Amino acid sequence: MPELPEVQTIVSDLNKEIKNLRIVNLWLDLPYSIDRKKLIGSTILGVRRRAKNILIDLDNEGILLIHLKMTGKLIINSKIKMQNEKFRKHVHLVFDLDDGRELVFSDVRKFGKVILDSKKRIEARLLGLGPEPLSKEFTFPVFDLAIVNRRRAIKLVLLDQYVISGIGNIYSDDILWKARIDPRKLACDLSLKEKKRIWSAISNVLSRAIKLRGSSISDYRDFYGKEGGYQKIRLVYDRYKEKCRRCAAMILKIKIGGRSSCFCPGCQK
DNA sequence: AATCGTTCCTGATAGC
DNA sequence: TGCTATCAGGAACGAT
Repeated sequence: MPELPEVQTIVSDLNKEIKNLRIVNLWLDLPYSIDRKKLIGSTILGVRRRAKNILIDLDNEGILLIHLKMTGKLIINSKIKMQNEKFRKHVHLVFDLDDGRELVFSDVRKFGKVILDSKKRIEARLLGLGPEPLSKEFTFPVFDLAIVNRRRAIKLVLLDQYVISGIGNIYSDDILWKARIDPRKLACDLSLKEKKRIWSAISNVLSRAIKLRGSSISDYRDFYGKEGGYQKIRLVYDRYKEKCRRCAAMILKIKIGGRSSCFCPGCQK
């Protein structure tokens, strides 16, 4: 499930690989909101990330917004990949580029979103999103203000893109383990010290994950089809019934607001 | 205004 | 072995 580190990895590689290329054709088999006439012939100026959205800036004042949701993948075409029947089955979009390669979007569960719209309208859609946790603007007071008085489990607050952007289920679990906080604890009940621990765990965990090119726990793959490395060193996510890396208690899995949540009952208070 | 539950979809796997 | 039920997940949406 692509979260900030996975999306950032893909965006960095897209910038290396497809910048300044022209889109010369489009194939799709799901009703994505893309006007062919506006897309074909446009040139890619660059690729950015906002929250978990991939934004491809085009030279015609348009932006292609791609949200991978759970199983969306963006892959640069390789003949080997496309000959693989299992992979081809879930390909729903193919952008032909003017260097002869193809930018391929596949999505097993079909939750992914791909929209072409004007710069103005795409940016308007993204307006309410919370601050970027790895930006300079994400100081402790900014974080504190975003979560203060919220009568919700801190786990759910961290997952809310309109509070802080980019964190999903894997990294919210790991952040709270690192900060030694029970995920069920209400945000409004956290002490200043606890909030500071969470704030510093956010940048620590996310930047470590970016260095390792994300987590391939279920089916995330990068732009080249390769796995990330964070899953090997993950702190608590999906370690249900295993021993805590810190206190050796058994990791529990519970539901919080419909989300599965792994934590250590021994050292997360 | 903030929070909660439901929904979309498919493949993997747990349980019988 | 083979079937069915459950689970996984982000975020839009409607209800409270």
